[in-house]
Amino acid sequence: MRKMSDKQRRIITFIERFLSDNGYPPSIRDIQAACDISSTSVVDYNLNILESRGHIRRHADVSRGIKLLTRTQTSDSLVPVPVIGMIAAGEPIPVPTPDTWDVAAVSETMEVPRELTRGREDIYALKVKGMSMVDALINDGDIVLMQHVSAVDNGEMAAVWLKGEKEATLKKVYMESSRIRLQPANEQMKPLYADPDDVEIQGRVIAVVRQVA
Amino acid sequence: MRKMSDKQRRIITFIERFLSDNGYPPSIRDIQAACDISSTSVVDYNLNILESRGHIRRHADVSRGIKLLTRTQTSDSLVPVPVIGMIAAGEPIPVPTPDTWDVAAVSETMEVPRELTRGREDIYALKVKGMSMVDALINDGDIVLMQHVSAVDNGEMAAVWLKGEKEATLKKVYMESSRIRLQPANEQMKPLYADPDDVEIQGRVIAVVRQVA
DNA sequence: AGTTTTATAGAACAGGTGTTCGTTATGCGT
DNA sequence: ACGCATAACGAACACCTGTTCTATAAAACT
Repeated sequence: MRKMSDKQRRIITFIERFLSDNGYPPSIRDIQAACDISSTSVVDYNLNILESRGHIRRHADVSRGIKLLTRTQTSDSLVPVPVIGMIAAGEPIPVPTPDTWDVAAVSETMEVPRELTRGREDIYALKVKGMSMVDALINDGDIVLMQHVSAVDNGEMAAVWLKGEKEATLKKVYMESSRIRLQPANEQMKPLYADPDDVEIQGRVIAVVRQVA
Repeated sequence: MRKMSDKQRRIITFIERFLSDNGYPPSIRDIQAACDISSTSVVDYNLNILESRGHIRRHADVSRGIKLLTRTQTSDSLVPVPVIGMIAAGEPIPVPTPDTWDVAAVSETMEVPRELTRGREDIYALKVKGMSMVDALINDGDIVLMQHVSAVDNGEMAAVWLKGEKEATLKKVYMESSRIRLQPANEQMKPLYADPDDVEIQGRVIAVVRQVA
């Protein structure tokens, strides 16, 4: 998508506003008047350019036959996610059960764009309590989107339960020869090494959402 | 809104499908053909009824001048936000212009739940490049939702431009007697003090979104 | 300077499209 | 049967609207 001329930008903007105001697209003469263009042929000229660039689609011989393509896909791209609990230092991570999967049965849910979950189904959310995860660049009050898995690939961020320490953290997990390296998301910090028997993968971190103001 | 006749229901259904397929409403003769109606005047007759019942609004003397009113508001729960650039250490934060506000004119946009923006209109997004903001608990690749303001309340997280250092950072801003305290989001870190003449508020941080996997 | 490309102008044409009007059924209560 | 509102019909009209054509100007390129 190459750069549009100023006039073409005005045209697109006007079409969008007109469409949202009136529910149907503008005629060429509507565009001419609103964008202060001298001739209908100039509008036609620029509309053809906009079509060749993929911004709109025109239907020949159809009044107001302009379809906006830049418009982001509609469809219900909001998916509800159950917020099944808190995640805090010294407490195990709440593990989802068949009950908590049911969005209707959970006290709290949030809605996230489908783009974030990438269509995955087994997603739940946890609210972070406390500052114990600053080394994962996760703050108090952040919301962590999790996927319930029992194993992760090397380098993936996971919620791990350290049996010995009775502590849950979010770290990047690397399987090494005889130990597991737990690397904070903040690469400047030192990794932690643990015995494979001591760690339990509780889920994979999908996303972090922090609402500041 | 009283009950529609079978024919009127077919008409509404067709208008909806046609609109979603083509991006513009059907003509009366389109409706006539699709709904198997014998005369254009019959379509006109039923459209008038549908308008008086509040299902549509018609614009006189306008081709395809039909606006669907029953239509659920255009996915109001998801709002498009323009991604107007990067934010990186040593570079000024891209300041939105009237052009970049226009969602259609920007190369990249993202959609976020209205809940995140809380209905505010002047929101834009920046992609974080580099690790220079780890002390704000913001990682490389994170997306920061910003609101374009020139002043913030005490304690709010803001994008500030340090004129002397020629550097942009995200910090909590506290006005003190004769200086400005810039506090990292990570409360364990030491604050930075600056002269009021040296700092320029470029925007307020609304939210941070990090997609990990 | 000459040539091509891009952009603009204005007007006229042809077909799309909403509207109107007289007419005819159809249903419903009296 | 009758009156009346509802619904359907078909054609003609008027104008809305996309398209096309020629001419002109500015910019880019050789």
